Amino acid sequence: MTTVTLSMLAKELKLSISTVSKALHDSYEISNETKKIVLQKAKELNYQVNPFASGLRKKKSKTIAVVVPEVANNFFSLAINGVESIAQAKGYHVLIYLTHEDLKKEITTMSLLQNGRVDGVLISLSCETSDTRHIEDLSNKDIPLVLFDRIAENIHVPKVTTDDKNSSYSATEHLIGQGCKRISFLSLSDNVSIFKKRQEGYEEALKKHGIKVDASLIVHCGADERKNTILLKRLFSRKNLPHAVLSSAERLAISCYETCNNLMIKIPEQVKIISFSNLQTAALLRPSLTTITQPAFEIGKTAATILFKGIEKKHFKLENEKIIIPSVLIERKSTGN
Amino acid sequence: MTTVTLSMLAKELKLSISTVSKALHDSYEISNETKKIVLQKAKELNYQVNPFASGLRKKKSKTIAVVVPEVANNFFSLAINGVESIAQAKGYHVLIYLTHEDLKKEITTMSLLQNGRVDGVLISLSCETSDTRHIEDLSNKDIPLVLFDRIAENIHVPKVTTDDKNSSYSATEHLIGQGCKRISFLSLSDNVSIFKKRQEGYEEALKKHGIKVDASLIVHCGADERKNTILLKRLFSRKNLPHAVLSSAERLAISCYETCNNLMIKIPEQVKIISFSNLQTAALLRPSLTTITQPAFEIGKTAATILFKGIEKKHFKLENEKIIIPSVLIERKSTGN
DNA sequence: CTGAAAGCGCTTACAG
DNA sequence: CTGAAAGCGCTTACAG
Repeated sequence: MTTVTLSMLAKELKLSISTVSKALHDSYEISNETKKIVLQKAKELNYQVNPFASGLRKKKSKTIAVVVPEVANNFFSLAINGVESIAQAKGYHVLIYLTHEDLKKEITTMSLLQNGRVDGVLISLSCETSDTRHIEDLSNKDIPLVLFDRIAENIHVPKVTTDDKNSSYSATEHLIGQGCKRISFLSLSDNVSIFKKRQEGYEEALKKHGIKVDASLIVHCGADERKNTILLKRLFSRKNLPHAVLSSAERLAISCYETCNNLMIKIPEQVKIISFSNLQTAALLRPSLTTITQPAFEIGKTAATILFKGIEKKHFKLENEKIIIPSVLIERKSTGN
Repeated sequence: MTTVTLSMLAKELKLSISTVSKALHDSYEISNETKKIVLQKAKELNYQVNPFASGLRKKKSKTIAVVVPEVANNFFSLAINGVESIAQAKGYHVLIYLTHEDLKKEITTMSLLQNGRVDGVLISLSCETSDTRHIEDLSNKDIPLVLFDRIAENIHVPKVTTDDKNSSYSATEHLIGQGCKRISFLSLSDNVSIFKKRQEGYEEALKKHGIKVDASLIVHCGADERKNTILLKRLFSRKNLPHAVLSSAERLAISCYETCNNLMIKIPEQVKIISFSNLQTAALLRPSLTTITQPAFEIGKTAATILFKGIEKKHFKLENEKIIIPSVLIERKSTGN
């Protein structure tokens, strides 16, 4: 099988390569008649432009990268969906990179993307990421970059996120309203902005209601599921159980359910649980899970839309703007009385 | 910001472009000393090979495509995870395309991939796909292609799937063992092999146990969630409720739970439910969901491994082999007594 | 309106 | 061991 090239097409048509190329691009320089026969022949031979040749020549890849910590996660799958919907509409291709919450992989990936493979990058940081030089290096290379969800405040690029502090504040108030005082906060990271914001919202709500922040109720989980399980087991084995848990990550909420089930702790009677989550089955769990549901698809879509602004207007430096799309608190039985 | 090219590197080093290129590729033609200084300079200037230039020259993209119906689905996210793990290890990049169960998008995507953008393709068919010429066209272009999970038997490429017929047979027997006779089978598609296989297994188990196949208990759902809901509502509003439902797709099981909840139908007392599913929360649902859990990650990994065999050995035509990785039936309360 | 030619940044067969 | 040169398949400024 031979792939058909411009020169083959030109030979068949007894035209020059340049004429054929221009005709295919609907250039004003070419007569309508020529365009017609070129287009027809191209279709007949199923000509497809070689993306490497045109990419090299035009210094455009027509490709963006999405870098996320994991894909087996409802938030990120929905966000990828949002990104893909925009990319597909724009005729762009989407490369996906998983960091598995591993800073090293994130750094490697960023360096892979420096050489023109992509026209832009969307990234949600790993929970290990505190030093963000590898991100800045990339954005300094004139490659448009947009941070979404797991952002870092100090990087001067556009950011799309949800109202983490606010919704965490509301979630905490909701728990307080249900009579909880000893509220445990589960974090995935100290570095990444959204987890900090969520913790801030939690602490502010406590203070507002005259509850002292108890450091022993703030549990720092991480990428390692086994370690998390041990931490949660310890939390739920205390004599003085927390009244409630505010989980800043979906999978930690699932682990809480599992641990409580194992330890025969009743939700919501003994412990109430609320979580940031995009779980499709939140309403079907035993008990149904009260969630702060993030606009995952919208975040992905918006981040991609901004990225394309940066890609399409060359030399248009994306501003250090921050777009916040609110989350929704959905009360269910895991925080009921 | 200027990207550093081979020629810049060569000029800095006062060497020829060819020497520098060979040195970077650790060619036996180059002295160790030269290699050392080239490597050092390359590192210093942060030289990265331009993938479009080398891709054009070598006719290799170092990229594979994964084409799936959706990503917000546990099976596909896990499978993508598996694919990515292999691709990352091989130094390949992964393009992702979502067909959203839409045949037209699948066809468009296949034609996008014909022009050398990728070295190989992994695809799981949309539930609308019955005519598979667009798939065959691609594989006829000498682009290695592997089908996974949602396969079609007639295409002569490697296929990786699970033991759909067997596990559906076992699932049906399990339901029969629980005293069910009127068992409803929920399908997503008539065309795609796995759904046919699952239906076959279901019908064979019924026959084996002397139960007549009742066409009114076989419900053909599709991509449209709203239509599915209507179909399920109708199913569960019958005077003579089915004793059980065997769902061939995870999201149909979720819809069943939702519909039953709305109609105040008790699972498993009034209807038992079993589903092909990779839901992380299956054990936490009310009631916990009996599943046929597919080896999603393994399927992705295996499909990618076979694909790379085809990519690495040029002119090695991948065989029309079929690899079957078994699923596991996990009994939970949704099929209990 | 059409075409010849340069060049994008590499790799590699070949010469020396 | 090093380098000059061809060429991968395009696009585009320029000439006519």
